[in-house]
Amino acid sequence: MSFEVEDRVAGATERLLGEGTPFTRLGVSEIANAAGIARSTFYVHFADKSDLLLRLAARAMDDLRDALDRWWARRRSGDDRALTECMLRVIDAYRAHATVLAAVGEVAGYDPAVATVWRARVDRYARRLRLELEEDRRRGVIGAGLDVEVAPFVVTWSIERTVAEHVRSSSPTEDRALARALSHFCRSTYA
Amino acid sequence: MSFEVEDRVAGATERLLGEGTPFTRLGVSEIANAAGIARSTFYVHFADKSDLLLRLAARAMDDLRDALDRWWARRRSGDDRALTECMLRVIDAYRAHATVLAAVGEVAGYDPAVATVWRARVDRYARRLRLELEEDRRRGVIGAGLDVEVAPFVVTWSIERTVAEHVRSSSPTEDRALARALSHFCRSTYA
DNA sequence: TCATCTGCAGGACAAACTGTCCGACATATC
DNA sequence: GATATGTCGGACAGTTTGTCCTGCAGATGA
Repeated sequence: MSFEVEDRVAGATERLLGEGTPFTRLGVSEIANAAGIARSTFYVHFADKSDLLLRLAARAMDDLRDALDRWWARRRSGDDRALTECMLRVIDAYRAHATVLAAVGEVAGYDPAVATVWRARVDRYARRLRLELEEDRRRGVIGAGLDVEVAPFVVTWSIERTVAEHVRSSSPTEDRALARALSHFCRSTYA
Repeated sequence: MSFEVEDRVAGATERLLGEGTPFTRLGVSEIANAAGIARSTFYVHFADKSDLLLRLAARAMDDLRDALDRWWARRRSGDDRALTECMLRVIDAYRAHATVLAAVGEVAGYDPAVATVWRARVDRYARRLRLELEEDRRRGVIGAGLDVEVAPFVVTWSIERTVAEHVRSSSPTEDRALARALSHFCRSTYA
């Protein structure tokens, strides 16, 4: 039950993902080989390739949650610059775990276990945002045209996909432009 | 070279997808069996499972493009009701081809060929929208805070993912609420 | 009527991968 | 020195993929 092996497997997997191979096309042999262990040993520590992915994903999703929390905390402050800055942190968090998060989105497409965990996560983000919006509405700082039920769903999935696709295809140089655009869109929620 | 076989395969595949099996977990045997042909015959008509998917996707993506075109055409009219109505048509188009479009998004995660075609499509939608926005800017009907380069990217991927996730998880009863929310978000682009 | 051609059925095949299992071995621990 | 732990290396059955080949049936043409 040495943690060392699990860490080596995690590291090797992230490295392989970083080289551009999609998680789906990664064989257990390949992973075990890169980690310097026997294939049979992999199954001692992980039930499955999905099991491995979910353990990799835990940290990444927590980091993402923290970044989003900071963004929401600033949301009401009204300071556009601070908001953009926090959105940049979200993009940074995504970029730091880009390969793993991409793999989660990838596997969630066909693996029920991963799909359940991933959707539950995003749903939790959305529910959090909804609570904030409901309080905003009580305070009267929200326009009447906004659907407090549907908006969190739209905002959450929009941010997720937009940032994911951006990180995959664009360089960090352009992160700020995306952060501004996203802040602008979310800001206009209050119009 | 009978078209009949290809149509039967297409129909069978869509039926199987409709039953909830992800495209990835669908075997060629299963498809051929459902279509009433021999497995070897499948390979006479399709190079690959991805080949089959791309042919299925062609129609779906064209329908989606048409619906989006109608939406953009109304975009400037300023009539909120008409805009929402056109967004509903987009959701309808997505719903009509929900299984195939979900499969495309799914397979694009790990299959380079499908990924290329899919991203090229979405990119084409985004470029179209960008041309419209640039004209709007020339006309001066757009706020200065909007980034005409990044906004189309954000809007296109946001609509794609939001509608996809909504169609997968919600009943048509709630389509109108989503259409209103999306219209609201895009409308605020002009603020 | 007979010969030919086309397209599909059906199955064999090698290659790859998955998850399980087992014996061998080295290293600690008592 | 005996025992327990964890890894190795390989065997194994089961599945899927893509290719190939034989045989058959129906259509086409002489």
